[in-house]
Amino acid sequence: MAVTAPERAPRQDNRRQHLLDATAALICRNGYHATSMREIGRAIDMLPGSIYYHFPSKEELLVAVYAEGVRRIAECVDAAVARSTDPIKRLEAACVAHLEMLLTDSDYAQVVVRVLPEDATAVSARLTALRDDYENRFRRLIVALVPPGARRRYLRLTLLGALNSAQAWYRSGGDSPARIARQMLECLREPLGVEKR
Amino acid sequence: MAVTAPERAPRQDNRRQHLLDATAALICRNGYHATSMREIGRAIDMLPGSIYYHFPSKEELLVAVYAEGVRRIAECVDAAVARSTDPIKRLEAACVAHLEMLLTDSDYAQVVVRVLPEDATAVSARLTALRDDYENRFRRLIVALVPPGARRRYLRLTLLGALNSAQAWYRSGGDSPARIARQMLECLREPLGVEKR
Amino acid sequence: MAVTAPERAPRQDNRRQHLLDATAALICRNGYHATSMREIGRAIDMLPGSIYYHFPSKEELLVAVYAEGVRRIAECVDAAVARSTDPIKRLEAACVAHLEMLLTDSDYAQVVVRVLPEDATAVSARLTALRDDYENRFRRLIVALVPPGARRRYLRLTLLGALNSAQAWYRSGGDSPARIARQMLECLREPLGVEKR
Amino acid sequence: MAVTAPERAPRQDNRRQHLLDATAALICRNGYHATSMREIGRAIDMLPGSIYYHFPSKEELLVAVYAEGVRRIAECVDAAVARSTDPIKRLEAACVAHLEMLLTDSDYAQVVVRVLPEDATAVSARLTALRDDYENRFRRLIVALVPPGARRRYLRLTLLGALNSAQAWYRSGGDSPARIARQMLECLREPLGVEKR
DNA sequence: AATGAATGAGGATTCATTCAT
DNA sequence: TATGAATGAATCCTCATTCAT
Repeated sequence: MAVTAPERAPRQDNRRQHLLDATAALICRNGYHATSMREIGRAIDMLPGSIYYHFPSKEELLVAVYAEGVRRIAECVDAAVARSTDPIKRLEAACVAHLEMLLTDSDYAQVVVRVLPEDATAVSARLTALRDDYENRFRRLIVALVPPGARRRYLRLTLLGALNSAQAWYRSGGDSPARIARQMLECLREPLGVEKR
Repeated sequence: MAVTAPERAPRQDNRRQHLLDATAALICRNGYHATSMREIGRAIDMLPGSIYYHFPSKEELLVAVYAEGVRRIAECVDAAVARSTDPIKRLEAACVAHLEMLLTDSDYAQVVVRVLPEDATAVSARLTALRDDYENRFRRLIVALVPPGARRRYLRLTLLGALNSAQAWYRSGGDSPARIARQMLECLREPLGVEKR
Repeated sequence: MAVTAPERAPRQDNRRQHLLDATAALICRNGYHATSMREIGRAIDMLPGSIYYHFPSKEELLVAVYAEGVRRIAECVDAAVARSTDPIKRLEAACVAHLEMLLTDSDYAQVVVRVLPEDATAVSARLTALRDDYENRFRRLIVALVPPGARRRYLRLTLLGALNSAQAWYRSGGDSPARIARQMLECLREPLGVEKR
Repeated sequence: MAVTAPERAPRQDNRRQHLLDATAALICRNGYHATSMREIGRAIDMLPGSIYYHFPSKEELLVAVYAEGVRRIAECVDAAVARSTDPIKRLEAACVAHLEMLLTDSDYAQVVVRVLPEDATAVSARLTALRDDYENRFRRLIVALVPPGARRRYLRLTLLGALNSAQAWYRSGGDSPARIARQMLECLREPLGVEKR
């Protein structure tokens, strides 16, 4: 942590932050293609042309949101994981944090799962890289838990695929994200080498 | 095989089928919003306006493709399931058939997984109903295998979430869809109550 | 009245009549440009292309409806006029008949007033001729009533303009068409040379 | 005259005014439905899409033209009326001004009479309100002239109906708008309570 | 007497983007 | 740090019409 608090973000960053927030909200709700620059502008009372002062294209705006999404969910997962040294508790904490961000805490995180890199051809490689970077956390958490073998890969894919799919059917009022995460993990406890509780 | 092939398929059905095929191919590759009527028309040398002779709107065209996708994948899964009476074999067959359709055999099936019902507001309820109808097969297969309890629901969601997620990362040349399906199922064998092979 | 009932109209005429009726209804409600061939077809369960068996173009269809409109309103006005020999009674009868057709009795008649000849460039001259032919009745009725002079022309134009304008504001439930016609005529009674009743 | 002509009229107002002028001209000549955004754009060398920078829809564009039409004809009529205190002279001045605007001076005014509010469903109430507001002037002029009674209403409707109908048959070269207006008013002079001149 | 299938132009409108100010 | 004004292409869709069957 910095000893001296940095000077307050200049007004610009405020607008930029607004812009990113609105974009995240709209894309997470409607998807990338169904979100227009006009709509984003309208959401923050900025003319569509003005957005181009901040970002050179819609695709770059998406990259910024996507990167921020990865940053936020990663930060949250990292913090959760750090609270324990038990590999299984660490994985569980990761899953819970992941799903909480995905389902209730962060439009940004939701964008990361909802948008397919191919939705924005010109920047798809960068989106893929960002996502891979994030998902490597789960690779490492599983490596720490499961002995070598082909199974590791499928455990990760199954786990992440299952968790992310919750975005499509989750409705608030039912099971909490944390419970969903734990239930799904429970489904995989045996190959993960975890004793039944 | 018929001795005499009448071969007088009405021109209409041909064009309509072409139209559906092209739509399935484009939507499965690019998504609903990124696929335009122009593009669909271009793919089959039909003017965009002419498409409206066959379907009253882009959304209805999507419904037709989606319904055909459900029909095809369901038919294939049903046939696979019918070949056995052992509940676990039946589930495995379903997963394999599901993933083969999804990853290599059918643009139509891929549309069912790729398109979110909310992508087409006016018909989203119908898309949801179609999808639910299909997924009920898995509900029943799991019911036949797992004793009552909350776990059933999460097993189904985990399984389908995991399988469907393969669409995002599958590349031909790696593991086959059948192997992927079996590996994922294997990850869940314990809660499914299956003996290790 | 015919002594022998004529044989029933052949099926064709039935359809043709339906077509004209539907066209009259739609054009009188929505205007010529806002009425499409599709809509007309839909109203009588006939494909738009099939309309072209009966009429070579939308404009010719309009001419047919317009001519029928003139025929009907003229017939009705003529019959009303014939019932009296008193010039003022004859004019009054004409106005009442005109307005009853225009406001409540006939979609066809309404088309004659609602459609401007220039709405259908290719046939505008014919529409104008048809309308002039009809309006000449009023010319003659006024000639029979008012001594020569420029006034005759303006009396006719004022009278017809006033009567026809009722189409824009008439609502059933208020004054009857007959009363409206008589009231308007009353406004002109002095220059028409009529003694106050 | 100003010594220094700044002449820096903002480009915006020019274009917007052009747009309104062209729209008024086209709609007054061809009607609302027969006038396309393309055509309007072509008339002022503006792309059809660019029109939407100024107005959010064709219907709103119509409202703007219609409102300006009411404004102009009302202004003109008000000025004419203000020149006298004699009720009959005031009404005559109103009729003359009305018809001059309608027949020769203003495309905008012509739109007000030519377009039916129902032509633009979404805004028809606003068009009706605008027109009513204008026509109330005639109501008041007649109230000042004629003693109470049902006749007032029909006098107004007859007068306005007659005047407006001139739009359909007026051709330059014949009687002037002013003469037409006076002749029509003359037709109503007795019930208006005016002594024969 | 009509249909099925299409055409090609045009309908209103929205898109991401640009650029002088 | 934006805005005002526009562009040009594209959006979905509808138009009147055609014509083989």
